[in-house]
Amino acid sequence: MRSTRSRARPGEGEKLREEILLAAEALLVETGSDGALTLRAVAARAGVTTPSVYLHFANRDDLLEAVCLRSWGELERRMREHAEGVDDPLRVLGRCGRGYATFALEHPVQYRVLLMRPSAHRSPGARACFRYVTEAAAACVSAGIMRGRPESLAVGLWSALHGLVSLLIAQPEFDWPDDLDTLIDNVVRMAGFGTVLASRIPREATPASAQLAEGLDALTASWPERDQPRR
Amino acid sequence: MRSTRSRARPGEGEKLREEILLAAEALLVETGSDGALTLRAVAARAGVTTPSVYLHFANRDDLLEAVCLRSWGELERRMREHAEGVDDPLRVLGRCGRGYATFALEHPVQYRVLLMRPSAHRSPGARACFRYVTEAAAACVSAGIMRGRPESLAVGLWSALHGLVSLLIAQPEFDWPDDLDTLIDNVVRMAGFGTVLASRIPREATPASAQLAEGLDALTASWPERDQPRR
DNA sequence: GCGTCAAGTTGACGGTGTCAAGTCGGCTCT
DNA sequence: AGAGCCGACTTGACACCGTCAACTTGACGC
Repeated sequence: MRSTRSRARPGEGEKLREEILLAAEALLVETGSDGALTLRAVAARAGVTTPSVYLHFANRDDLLEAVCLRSWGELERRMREHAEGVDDPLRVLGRCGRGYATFALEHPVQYRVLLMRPSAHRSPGARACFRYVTEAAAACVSAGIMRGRPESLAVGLWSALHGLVSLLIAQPEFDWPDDLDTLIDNVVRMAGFGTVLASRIPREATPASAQLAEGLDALTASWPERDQPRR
Repeated sequence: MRSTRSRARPGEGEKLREEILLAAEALLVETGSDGALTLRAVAARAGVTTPSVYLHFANRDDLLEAVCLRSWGELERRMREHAEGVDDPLRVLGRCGRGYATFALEHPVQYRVLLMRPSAHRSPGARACFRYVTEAAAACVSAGIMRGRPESLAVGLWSALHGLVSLLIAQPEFDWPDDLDTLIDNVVRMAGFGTVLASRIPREATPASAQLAEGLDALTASWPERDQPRR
């Protein structure tokens, strides 16, 4: 197999690693499936023979993980961007949620791989993302809007968003509403408001529906007049 | 390959289908991974040669799906059981959520396969489950506790639960709290209360955190006295 | 110019899903 | 009772996969 690529010079072996990662990512995005990421296809695309991949990656799994791990950093950046300049801590969470969802839908393959590996929690990028959300939840607690351990609150928020985008990615043919942005918005609102409310209703007091509705009627009746941020 | 199994009599070919399904399910449960479900392993376990599987299943995917599809019915039964005898429509949803979560955690492999196939929404069992949740949401709307399309509300609730159990299944090594039941409970409460609250706060009125906190303080202060169902 | 050693290749192995063709054996019909 | 049919299953093969041990190549330092 006379390859197109010219052999790297001693000391520059790392170049191939980068080329393989690029080839693998392109393959992943083009096919939209991690099953198509065969070592042979990746190697061919990088202009190299199959076993050469083993010079830089322990096995196929290692390669797949390396490709996707890069996305964590971008996810965190996306969330920070979305929340930039927002003061209200609850709104910060809302913006993070929307950023999270749009990022996941733009990189469905990477997202799936990332969150399905049992090792995800060990990745520094993942920890950073989770810490960011936890801090945003902590800000809500500090502001008196939520109660409880920020980590627990963050897990709940993360769950809701992860569930939504997982379903959107895995079940594209489901009868989703036309307006995905509104759907995402609804779930973000549900998760945010739900965390606020659930963390404030004592566990022992589970108000019955009628009572809850009655109280919320009184509570929400006055809001449209008092707060119209015209979002 | 002289097999242990004796050849079925004409007209009884369907027997093998059942034996293959049983063997496949056992293999799935024992190994805890759908990757271990190779045609050769399944066939050997059923006491038959590999290509015989093709007499009853189009391919490996088809077999895997057939094995897991059976779980939908059990999931629906589980939710109905949990909600049995409960009147308050919001509590019905809460019970459903807990049933859903425990079922998923008890059948992690099947759950993963079921919800990750793009064809899930076409399965009658899946549609029945979704309809059941939608009806429970519709009951909340009828009772005046929630507002909006029941389907949209159901999607939100489903998302939250699916996200939680997906993370629990896929990231077993994450630093989860010791008490999983409480975690599930928190997410169920978040989803339930969140759907109620978000569906009642008009989209144009997004109360700032301080205002929301103030209103909820007033609202929830009186609850512990008025409702103590000692759950 | 030449040996060295990293960088990359060759060729092979066992395992996988899948298929075309063959074989077996109980049932029916004469 | 024997012939023959046809459904149930097996045989044998193919292409592809991840992976590894052994081999070759070629740029650099001396």
